Amino acid sequence: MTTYSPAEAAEQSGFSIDTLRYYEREGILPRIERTAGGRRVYSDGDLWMLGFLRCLRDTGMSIEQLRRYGEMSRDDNTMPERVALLEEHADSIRARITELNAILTRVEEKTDWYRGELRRTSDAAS
Amino acid sequence: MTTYSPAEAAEQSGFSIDTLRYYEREGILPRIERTAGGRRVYSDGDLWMLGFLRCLRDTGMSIEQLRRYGEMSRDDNTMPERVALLEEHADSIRARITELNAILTRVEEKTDWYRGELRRTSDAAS
DNA sequence: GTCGGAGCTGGAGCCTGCTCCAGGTGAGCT
DNA sequence: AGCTCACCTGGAGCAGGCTCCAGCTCCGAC
Repeated sequence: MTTYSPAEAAEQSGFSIDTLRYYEREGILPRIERTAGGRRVYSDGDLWMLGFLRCLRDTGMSIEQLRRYGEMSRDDNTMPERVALLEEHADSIRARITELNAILTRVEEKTDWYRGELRRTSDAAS
Repeated sequence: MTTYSPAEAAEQSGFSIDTLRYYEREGILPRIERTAGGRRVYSDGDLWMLGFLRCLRDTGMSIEQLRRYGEMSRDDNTMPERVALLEEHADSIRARITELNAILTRVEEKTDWYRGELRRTSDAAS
């Protein structure tokens, strides 16, 4: 079972070392294993969790919710709650995609309108 | 031509009154017309702009970029730049949608996995 | 004419989510 | 033994984007 230094964990997860420590302090991550000398040693499981947390974070889940999810992940009896939380989050992602598509259309329309204006004014000039 | 009080402009645009003032100070909005007594009077054009700014803001455009867009909007010669800015922004929206879809799939997979686990454990218990 | 509510200004404050020290320790090389 | 360098802790600081406040003014209704 592979292990990872803080630098490797940061590299692979895309979080900074400081952020990893911050997440641990906040209870988003469990207490990470340490060497005899006190250095953190991340496991494959930790890296997996980090990968998933990154997905959640990148889709706008707040630190507070991340903390709830992290805490629940340490208790096997909370799977139904975790499912509920993830479903709610999936809904919010879907809603966001819908919203982005609507706005994208509007931005494209505006851009087209600008282009029309530009054509008009250059035609008038010629 | 209809005009709007600050409260109405806020209501219709979805920005707070404080935010409207802040945007004006930042140069995102033009200097808004005033009554003799110094109160702001928003025009239809202002409301239109606000609606579009809301789209840009809601799709993650920074205040700094909003300011650039706002400034350009006061100079007719900047249409090509505005088109460029909006196209770049449209690209970022498209990229974001792609990213969200990918993550959504992953979240759904995870949820399905949890559900599988839950079924397994409840089966084992029975 | 006075009362109450909406608005004005300039500036301070706040929340989120990191990010950056200072001062000290563990560990592999030479 | 001595270097170097990644890491440790606790706590301060920061950037973005508002949000709130004090103290004052305007103005429509009564």
